[in-house]
Amino acid sequence: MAGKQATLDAADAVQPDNGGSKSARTRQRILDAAAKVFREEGYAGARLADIAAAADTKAGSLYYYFASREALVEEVLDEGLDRAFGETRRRVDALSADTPTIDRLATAIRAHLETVLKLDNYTSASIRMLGHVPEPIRARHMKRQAVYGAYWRELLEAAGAAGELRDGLDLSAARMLLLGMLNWSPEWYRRGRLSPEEIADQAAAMALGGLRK
Amino acid sequence: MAGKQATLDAADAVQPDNGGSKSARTRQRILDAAAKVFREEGYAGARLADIAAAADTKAGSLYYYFASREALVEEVLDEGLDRAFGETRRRVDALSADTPTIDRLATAIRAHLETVLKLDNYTSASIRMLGHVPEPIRARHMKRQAVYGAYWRELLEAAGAAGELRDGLDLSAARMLLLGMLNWSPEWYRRGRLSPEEIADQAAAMALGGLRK
DNA sequence: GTCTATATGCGGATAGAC
DNA sequence: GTCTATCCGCATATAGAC
Repeated sequence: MAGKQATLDAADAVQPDNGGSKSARTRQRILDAAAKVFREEGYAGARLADIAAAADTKAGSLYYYFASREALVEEVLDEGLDRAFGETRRRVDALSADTPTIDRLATAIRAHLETVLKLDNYTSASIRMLGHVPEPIRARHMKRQAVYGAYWRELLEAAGAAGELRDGLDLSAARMLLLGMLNWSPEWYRRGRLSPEEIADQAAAMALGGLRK
Repeated sequence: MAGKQATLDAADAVQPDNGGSKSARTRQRILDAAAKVFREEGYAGARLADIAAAADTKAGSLYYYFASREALVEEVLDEGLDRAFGETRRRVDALSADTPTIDRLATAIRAHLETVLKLDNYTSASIRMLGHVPEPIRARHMKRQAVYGAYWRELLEAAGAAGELRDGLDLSAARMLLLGMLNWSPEWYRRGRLSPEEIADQAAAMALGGLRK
């Protein structure tokens, strides 16, 4: 269990089993393994044999569930985006309607970053892989991701319209710099001194301090 | 010249010719091409044939100058770090001795980010590749990079000691979040509306606003 | 020094047994 | 459904001509 090619442990299988059938569960197990290995090894470093081993099966067997390695990549990318977007929107929507726009922004920052830092394999893998994936896959995914980008743009514009942001701020640049601060975190964060929530607090304080009037 | 495999144009050959001998210049041309292709294609996506084409030679010829693909990778990583560190320190050192620590920090932020955004192929390639490179190469490079990390730590600690930073700021987290904001920029920046200097201004203003008391 | 031709190994994908 | 065996293409690396 401390082996180099450890299979998925409880912490990696966070999501529901996605339909009760055995087949659906196996498929899900493979997808979870792919997300884990892609997060750890990156797009090109992850071999099908690694993914199969992490899912406790063999490389040839993957093809019963997925048409190709690229199909696996695309599903992981999509799921990673959906999880980050889903969690962020869920927590923002849970705020009461009269929450100041700046506090909505703070909640979004915490939600996005905590999703990444809690080692959600799909989200981390998605962030790490996107820039290294073949162009057709990247182009397709960027289209989906644009919706999430627009969501952040709206958060910032709302705060701007409410007069809560600094003068001279370029909202497009600020948005990319802010998301960069969050998205780079898989490259350096390791479990340790600070919890995901504590890092998220630091990030929210830093970002808001930099953005607000 | 507008071909898919365009060779290096003037903008890519920024550095000195590094010794007058023809051999040294050829070697440099290959290294420049490698930096360019690694930046564009990422660690795994860059093939020796691509690098050779960009250097206007053939894959087999590279081995006259470099022992292996990995040797090429390591030189690009090292040079990228040296350029970012060199340029940042140079510009900070050029400040007068009585410059407030917070302004030294602002200068460092601008210098690092402008180096990346001006499409310095070595620095961008280094940033993009590091997380995707085989572990031995990565470990070796991280050791070298630790010196640059310490430099940033000192900048932040000096500002903290001078009482210029917010209370409750965790300097380690702040440093990684700040560098993430800068290092993610190769993933999204394209020449266009805002110049590197304008983006750097936005980043410096954002970061300082988030850090200072 | 630079080229072409080729050896080699690896990893994705497929076929077919069970 | 899952396995083993194998095909195949690709990219690094080497050999040797020029």
